[in-house]
Amino acid sequence: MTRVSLSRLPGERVRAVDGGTDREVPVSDLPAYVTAREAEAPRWVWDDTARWYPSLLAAGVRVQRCHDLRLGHHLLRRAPAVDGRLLAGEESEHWDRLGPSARSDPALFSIDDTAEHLRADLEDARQLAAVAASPEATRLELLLAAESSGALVAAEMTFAGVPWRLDVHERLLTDLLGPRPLRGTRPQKLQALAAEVRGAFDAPGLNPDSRPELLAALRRAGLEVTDTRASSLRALEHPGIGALLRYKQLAHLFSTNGWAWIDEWVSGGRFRPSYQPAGSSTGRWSSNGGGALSFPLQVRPAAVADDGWQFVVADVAQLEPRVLAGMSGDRALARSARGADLYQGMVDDGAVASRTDAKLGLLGAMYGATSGASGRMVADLTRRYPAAFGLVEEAARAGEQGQVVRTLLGRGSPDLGDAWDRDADDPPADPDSQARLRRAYGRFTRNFVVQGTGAEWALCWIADLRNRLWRLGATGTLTSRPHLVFFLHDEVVVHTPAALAEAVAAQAAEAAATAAGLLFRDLSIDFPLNVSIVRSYADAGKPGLTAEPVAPGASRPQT
DNA sequence: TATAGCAGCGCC
DNA sequence: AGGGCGCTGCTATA
Repeated sequence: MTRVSLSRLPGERVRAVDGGTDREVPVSDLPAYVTAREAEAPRWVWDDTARWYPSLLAAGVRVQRCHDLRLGHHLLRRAPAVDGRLLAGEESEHWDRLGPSARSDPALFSIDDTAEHLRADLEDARQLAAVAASPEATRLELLLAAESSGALVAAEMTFAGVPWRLDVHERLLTDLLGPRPLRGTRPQKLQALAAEVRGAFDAPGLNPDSRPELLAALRRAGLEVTDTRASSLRALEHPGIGALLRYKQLAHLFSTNGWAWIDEWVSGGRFRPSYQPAGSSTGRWSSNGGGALSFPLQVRPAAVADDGWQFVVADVAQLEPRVLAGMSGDRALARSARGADLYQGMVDDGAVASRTDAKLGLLGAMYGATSGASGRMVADLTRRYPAAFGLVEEAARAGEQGQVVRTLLGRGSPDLGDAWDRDADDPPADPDSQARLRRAYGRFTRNFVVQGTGAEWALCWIADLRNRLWRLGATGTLTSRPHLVFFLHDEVVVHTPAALAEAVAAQAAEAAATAAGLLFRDLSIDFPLNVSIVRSYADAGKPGLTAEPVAPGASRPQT
C-alpha cells in the first residue's frame, strides 16, 4: 500500500510526497487529488486528521485510511516499547509540542509558523522506523491504524451529526421549564420552584444557585449538612427538600442542555459535538464541545432518526471486565464471560453469591477499592480469578513504585512526574503526601491498563464497523449510507435507512467479534452487544421494543 | 473585569 | 480516601 503524505506549505499550496515524488498542488485541487488516488487505496499521511478531513468531507470525499502523525507521535513518544531517540530529528520538537487542533478554528492548531507547516514526510519516516525497530511492532502497527481510523470516524461523526428534532427538544424544555426566558432570567417554572424553596426555608432573599447561601439557609432550618449535593439532600427530612431537589434538577437541565445549548450545538437539524480521539491519557476519547461525554437521558428523546431511517444503538455489556479476562488470559473469568451477563456468569460458576457482589468485586479490583463491601469482595475473588486480579494488582504496584505501565497494544501511561506536574505546584515534600500521591498513581495505573485496553478494543470495533457500514451501502455519499453518528467508550449509534437496520445490527456484532480476535486472538472472549433498533435514541435499551428480531420491512418508521 | 479553582452534575 | 472525562455557575483572587 502506498503512503501519500500531505503537508501544508506557506500560502495556498500543499506538498504531496507520493511514492518518492515530491510535488506541490494548490489547496483547491486537493479533493480532486485525494479522490483520484483513493481508487488505489493509499494511506493518507497528514499532521492532523481534524485539520484536513472536514474540508474533504465537505467536498464529498471519504478517505479510506490515513495515518495521523500527531496522534502517532504522541502515542509513540510514550510507548515503553519504542526507542524515543528514533523519533528525534528535524522539526521533531514541534511534533512534541503539538496539541489538538481546535474544533472551530483550525488556525489555533499552530504554535508558530514552523508548526503550521511541518514536513509530514519526514515525521512519517521517523515513525515508521521507530515502529519497525520495536519488539512490539505488530501490536503498535495495529494500535496506530486503529487510532487513525478513530480520527476518521470522529471527523465523520462531527460532519454527519446526530439527527436532532428541535421541536421535540423545545417542547420538552417548555413542558418542564416554561417558555424560553429572556437572557439572564430564570424560566417561569424554575422561578416558581425557587420561590417555593425560599418560602419553605423562610429565606426570602435566597439564591438557590449559591452554595454558601443555600447551606446557611439549610442550617438555619436545623438541618445538619456540609454540602449541597442532591444525594446528601435526599437523606434530609424537611418539607422544602422536595422542591429544592426538583429545582436543582431543572436548573441543571436549563443551564446544561437548555436553549443556549441548542443555539450553540444544534444546526441544520443535527447535533454536532466535537470529539478528541485519545483526548484522555488512557486513550479514551474526550470531547471539547457539545458535551458529547454526557449525552443526558433527559434530552435523548430529541435524537430522532430521519423519516425512513432508524438508529441502531449498540453497546457492549461489561466491556472492561471482558477486556481484563482477555488481556490477563484468565480462563476462569473468560468462562464466566461466556454469555450476555458476565456478572451472572460469575454467580453461575459459583465464584460469588450474588450479581451485586460480583460487580462490586470486579469494579473494586479495577478501581482500587480497599475498604467496604467492595474491598472485601476483591479479596474473595482474587482466589477465584488469580490471573485477572493479579494483573491489575501488579499494575497498581508498578505505579506505586513509580513505574510506567502499558496497555495490551502498547500505549504507555504518563509517568509519575507528569502526574505531579499536573496535580501540585510544589513537589510534595513530606513523606505522607508523597506516599499518598504514589498510592493515587497506583490506582491510576491499575485502572489505566484495563481502561486503556478497553479503549483499544473499542477503537478496533468502530474502525471495523466503519468499513462494514461503507460496504453495506452500495452507492452514495457518506450520509446517504448507514453511518456512525455517535460513539462513547463502549456504545455506538448508527443512522441507517430502515431497510438496512437489521443488517447494520449484524455488522455491529461481527465487528465486535473482529475486534476481540484482533486483541485476544484464540482466547475467544465473548463481547455480546445490546442492540436496539429505534427511531429515538431515548428508546434504546428498553426491553420489549426490539427484543424480538424484526422482519425486514416491519421496522418502518413510526410517527 | 477577567480568570482560575471548586462544587456539583452528567456520562462511561 | 474507587478510575476516566466536560460543562456550568459561583466564588475568590488579582
